Amino acid sequence: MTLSNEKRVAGRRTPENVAARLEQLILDGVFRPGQLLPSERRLCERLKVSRASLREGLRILRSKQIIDTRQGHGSTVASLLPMHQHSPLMHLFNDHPRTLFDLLEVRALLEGESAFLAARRGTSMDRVLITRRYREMADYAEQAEPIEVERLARLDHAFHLAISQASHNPVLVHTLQSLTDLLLSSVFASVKHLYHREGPREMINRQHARLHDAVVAGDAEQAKRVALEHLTSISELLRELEAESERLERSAMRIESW
Amino acid sequence: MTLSNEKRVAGRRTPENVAARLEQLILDGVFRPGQLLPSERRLCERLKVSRASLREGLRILRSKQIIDTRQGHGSTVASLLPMHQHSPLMHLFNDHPRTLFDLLEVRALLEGESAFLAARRGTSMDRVLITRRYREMADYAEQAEPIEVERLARLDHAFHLAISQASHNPVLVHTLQSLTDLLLSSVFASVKHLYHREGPREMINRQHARLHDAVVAGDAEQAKRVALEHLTSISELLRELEAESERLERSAMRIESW
DNA sequence: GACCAATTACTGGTCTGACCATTGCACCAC
DNA sequence: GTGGTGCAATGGTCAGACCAGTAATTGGTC
Repeated sequence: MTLSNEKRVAGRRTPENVAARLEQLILDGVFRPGQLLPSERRLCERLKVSRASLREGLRILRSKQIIDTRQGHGSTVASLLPMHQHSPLMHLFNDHPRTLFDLLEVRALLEGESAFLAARRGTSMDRVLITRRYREMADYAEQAEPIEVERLARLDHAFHLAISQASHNPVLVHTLQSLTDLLLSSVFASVKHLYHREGPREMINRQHARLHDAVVAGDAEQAKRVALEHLTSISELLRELEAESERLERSAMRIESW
Repeated sequence: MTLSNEKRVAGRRTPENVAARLEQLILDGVFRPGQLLPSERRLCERLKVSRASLREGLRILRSKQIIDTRQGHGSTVASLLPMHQHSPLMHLFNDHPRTLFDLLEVRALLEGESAFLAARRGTSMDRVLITRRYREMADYAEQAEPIEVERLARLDHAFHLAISQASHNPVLVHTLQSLTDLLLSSVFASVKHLYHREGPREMINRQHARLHDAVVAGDAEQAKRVALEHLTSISELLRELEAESERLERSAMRIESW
């Protein structure tokens, strides 16, 4: 009795589970984009589920735009698979890594405006918060080794968030937030490398200091300029990193081809 | 028209239709937020549809986060009605209409950059497409009355989309797209009013013409300037509209209070 | 009266098997 | 070859049954 109570995922026969299993099969490449899925009746047998439940499961996938269904024809796997339904952009990063720099371009624009508005509209309370976040980050960065990269990244993010919030434009805050999430989820590994090296880290620290000073001093133009420089240099650093890893890959291939 | 629409809609017995009818009932206030819906069996009778179809309809509403369902309990109307679930920002518009202008502020920024990049990076093919979209829109706007506002809005959107695509930055295109969707879903009614009036429409037309010319001529700075002006004046027009409707509401309240 | 367990009458969740509507293809007459 | 025509497969809908949770009611116990 106690054993049979275990919820074995493969055994549960709920539409959500049906959708999850089919999605996994698609991700595993069993069903490929553009391909026609087996008929509903066949899927019923294969997944050991009634047609009603199966159909509700298919409806879930349809609402996620993972499949496309036509009466009398069947269900086909959508050609553009949204890896994360949160970001229909995600697939771009798989196809074209160049998109990363497009993202940084847009982010620089928003980050610049955010710093500009923060310097111009920020209240004294905003400034106090920004300074607090800055000190938390700077103190941690200056402490003795070893530095936990994850923690530093969180503090960094909190600092930039405080600035954007001081812009008093919720839409700007939200848009910036989504782009940052997207960035971190796609290239967190690269960002980690950035923090790991002494040179880039110090440059970033200096830029943060200047950004903080400009915003708190209320110098909007200067704040925007520094923010843009900041993003530009991050972009350049990532570009160098990319070139470097390509060199490594090529040499690895040379070794493998022996 | 309303009657024939209702009859046509009420006759079809598809899950999409079930969802649409229930959604309308909720919007009409027949079922209020927080309230428990009638049981599935009762809804079947009332909507003249099988339970299977009804359940698929409910699943649609559930995926849109319009209702919340618990086994053995029932389905309750969600307390925060997301008019469009696409954006977690939507609730802001209900609470603080000021957010609309924050949105326009961000959009102006992106639209400006988009025009700038389009003028700088656009290929000859891009320019042809932009001109084509512009002509479609302008031709329609100049034709004899009556103008279908919905159609004009679509052409307008297509024109701006073509420009953003010429920026060759997919992230920019996507971000701009989401913000535009958000804008249209929140204040489409207002935008309609904008198009309905002769004065604003002509101003918008002139700005579109200048924007088109600047982008096609490759004058990046000018393109950005015109795009910013464009968004600024739209913002001002909406602000006037808002003030006007407030005056109307106040006078309506005076009448009601008699 | 206050508390707690069992009962019961709901609710949504799933299953079955049937029929309807559309599609696409093989077949056939021209 | 071309254009119908029929058929088989597909998704879409239906009806009725049973399973599984929920919560109010009941009835007993202290």
